[in-house]
Formats: sequence, C-alpha cells, structure tokens
Amino acid sequence: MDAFFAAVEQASKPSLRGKPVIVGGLGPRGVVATASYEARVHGVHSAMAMAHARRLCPNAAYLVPRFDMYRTVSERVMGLLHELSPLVEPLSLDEAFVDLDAGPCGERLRRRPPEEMPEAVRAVGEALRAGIAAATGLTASVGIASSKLLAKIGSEAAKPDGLLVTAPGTERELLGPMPVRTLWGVGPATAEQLRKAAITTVAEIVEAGEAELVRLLGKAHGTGLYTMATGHDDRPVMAGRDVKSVSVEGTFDVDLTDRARVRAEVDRLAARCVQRLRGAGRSGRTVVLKVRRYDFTTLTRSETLRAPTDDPVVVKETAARLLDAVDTTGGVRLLGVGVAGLSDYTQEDLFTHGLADGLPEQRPTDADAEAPMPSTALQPSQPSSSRRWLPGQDVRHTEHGPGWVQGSGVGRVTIRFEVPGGEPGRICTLPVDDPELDASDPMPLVPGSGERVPGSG
DNA sequence: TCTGGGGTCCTAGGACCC
DNA sequence: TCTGGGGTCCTAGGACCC
Repeated sequence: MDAFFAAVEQASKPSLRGKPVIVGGLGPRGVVATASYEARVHGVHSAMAMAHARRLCPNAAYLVPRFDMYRTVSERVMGLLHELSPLVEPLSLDEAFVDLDAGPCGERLRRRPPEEMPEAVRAVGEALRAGIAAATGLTASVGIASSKLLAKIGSEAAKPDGLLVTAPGTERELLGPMPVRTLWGVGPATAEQLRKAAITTVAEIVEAGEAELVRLLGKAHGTGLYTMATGHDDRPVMAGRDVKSVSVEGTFDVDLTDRARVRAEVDRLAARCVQRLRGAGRSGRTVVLKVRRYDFTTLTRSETLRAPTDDPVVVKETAARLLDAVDTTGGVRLLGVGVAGLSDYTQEDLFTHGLADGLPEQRPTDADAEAPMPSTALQPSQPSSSRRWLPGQDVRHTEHGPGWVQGSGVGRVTIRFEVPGGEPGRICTLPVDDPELDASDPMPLVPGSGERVPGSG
C-alpha cells in the first residue's frame, strides 16, 4: 500500500485530500510513522523526528495513528491477496508476499507459452490493484518477479500506484547499477562497511566475490548478500509464521528519575505485555527488560524461567528483579518489557499435562492465573481519557454528526465534521467538555463495504 | 532535528555436559 | 600436569525491517 497510514487518513478525511498529512507520535519525542506524498516533497519521511518534520512542513496535518482502522483496511486487502493464492506472507499491515504459483492463476499461467508470461502476470497484478482500489479507495503498488527479492524491489520501484514485472533472466542487469542499500538487509552500518571497501553498487558486490563479502560482513550476512546480488533468491513464501516474542515499550515525554516511578512503570508494562501474550494464547520462558537511559544508551537484561509462564505476577516480579541490577541514575528515557521463548501452552495446560514439576517459587495459584488485569494495565495514568482530544481522533456530535479532532487547547477543541467519501466538511470549535461530543468508532472507507471498524477508544 | 514501537535474525562469549 | 572437541543453552548487543 502506498503511504498507507497517511493514505487511510486522507481517504477518511476529505478535507485532507491532496494535502500534506503526517501520521506519528505527536508528543515531544514523537517520530514520523508515515508521511503522505505531498509531505514527502518537503523532505519529510518515516522515522524522522516529529520536531524536524514540523519545521520542514509546518502546514501539514499532524495526526495520531488509528491502528484499529489500519488493521481493518489491512484485513480487507489481505483477503483480496488470499483470493489469488493460499500462500500469503504478510510483512506488516501494508505489505505482503503472494506465491502466485501456488494459487489458481498459477495453474492457468503455467499452461501458457513462457514468452506470454510477463503480460499474463501483469494482467493479474493490474486486476489486483483495481480490486484494492474498489474495496478500499486506496492505491497499492505491485512487483512481480521470480523471487521475493525482485518482487519487493519491483514494488518499491513501481511506487506510487504502479506495477513492475521483472522478466526471468533480466534480474542481474536490473540489480547491477542499483545502490547496495536497495538490497534487503543492507542498512546504514553494512552500507558504510561496504563503502569503505569501495563497494557502492550491487554489481560491485558481485565483482568483489563471495569470499571478500564473507571477510567483510561475516558468514551469514556475507554469503546471503552475495547470493542476492547475483539475483538468486530461493526463499519460499511462508504463510502464517509463528510469533517468537511479545513486547511492550514506551518512551516518556520527560526522563524518569524517581526510582519508585521507574518501578511502577515496569510493573504496568509487564501487565500490558502479559495481556497481549494471553490474548495470543501463548506463554513464554524468557522475560526481557529494556532500559534506554537519558543519554540514549540502551541495554537489555533477561532471565529465563524453568517453565513458560503467562502469569502477570511472575513476569512483574522477574522484570522487577532485572531492574534491580540496572543503574538508572541520570534518568530513564524508555522502558520495555518483553517475553520470548514462546510456547503454545498456557500455564494451566502445563499443569494439566504434568510438565510443571519442579517449577520454582513463581508457581501461580489458581486465583492468580484467573485474576483480571489491573485496570492500570490498559489506562495509562490519565483521568477521564475520553476528554483528552487527540488530533485525528474520531468523534461524534449529537447534533453535527461524525467528525474528527483537528486540535485542542485552552479549554477548546476544534472538530472537522466530515465523513469518508463526502465533501470537505466545516470546522466547529467547542468546549472540551461539551456533553454533546463523544469519541466514536471510525467510519468505513467505502460505504456499504459491510465491515465494522472495531472501536479504538 | 534529535532520535517510536513492534518485531526478526545473527554473533560472540561463557557455562555446562559428554 | 596440561589439556580435546563438540554441542546446547543462556545472555547481551547490534543490525535491520516496516
């Protein structure tokens, strides 16, 4: 999907069509998640500090992410992909690999003469793009090739709103002149390593040879990169890959210096982490604590238990123990709690299967196992959260109808009353505690598409 | 300008076992 | 008295991706 989060916002909010839209964290330490193409013209891009973006593009609409909405649209698109083939590997909410060969059109395509292949698959890709546009009102870009590597590079090159077919046999000439950063797995550090060895293009990786790459980057990375550079990539499309860890982290607007406050935040993060773990029906053996200090130095501490757990008390106590060994003088910028080494079994299953013999003292009581999460797990310490209006948030006014928050301050909140697919709406400024005004669920992008967007609070 | 949040994979050293 | 080789598990850190 092209500039996915921002595109969903523009489709949801008619007054933002054709305007720069920036979605991300709006706090003092926020970063850009997605910038619309209108904002990218000004140099704004993903992962940029929000403060920087505001200077580059002061007139953009700055919005908080609405993940529930994005998830709903994503499921719709993934559904269309599944019509092409059962073998779909999502990379994120807005990107997936599809193995066409494993699907019904793969069979049809195989019966054609090879020279017709590029045109035949192009038609499949264009039909998909049309289907996505009809179902969501959004544009997507498609890359089709004989490998994941070339398909992904093709879709990137086709953006926005395009399609690129790479014919088998043409991979190397396409890749050769591209910068090394084009290759999957080459980030800033690897690119710098290669640059020092005078390697800046994919063709130069091939020239350097596999042995030299391994010498520069190590066994796994070196061989992998060399293989990719030669246009070879036989990684299969993997449907339904298992999650291997679950974690929750948060950056504070102001560094935490009070040790008791740090303790309390670790507790809350542990509770939220376990809640997500349980929601996925999983448990795990390794608890990980992450601390980013005032100077951005980041460390992790982990402890592996003797048996998997999904008990909030166990995870909290383990995280607290790990925190005890961390020096936090000077202040804490970020805290995180994660659980890794996941297994399918819940703690209760383990007991019924008799696998929990010799469990250490963290053995939960039945009461603990069934205890609901403390309410603090869901609600950060902010009273009357429905009265804290965030830019981009969906609202409904009993008289003016549905709309979204443009901004708020000094006791007032500004609402734009408009709906997806409609005309740009009018603006209204109301008291923040207007009893007629309430948070609401998002409206579907395409009327009558039937889906209900789950509440985002 | 000042650096999010959710993940995956790899490396390296040390403990421990045979 | 000095000293193997291999394997697994755990911990910590780092690169990378979206």
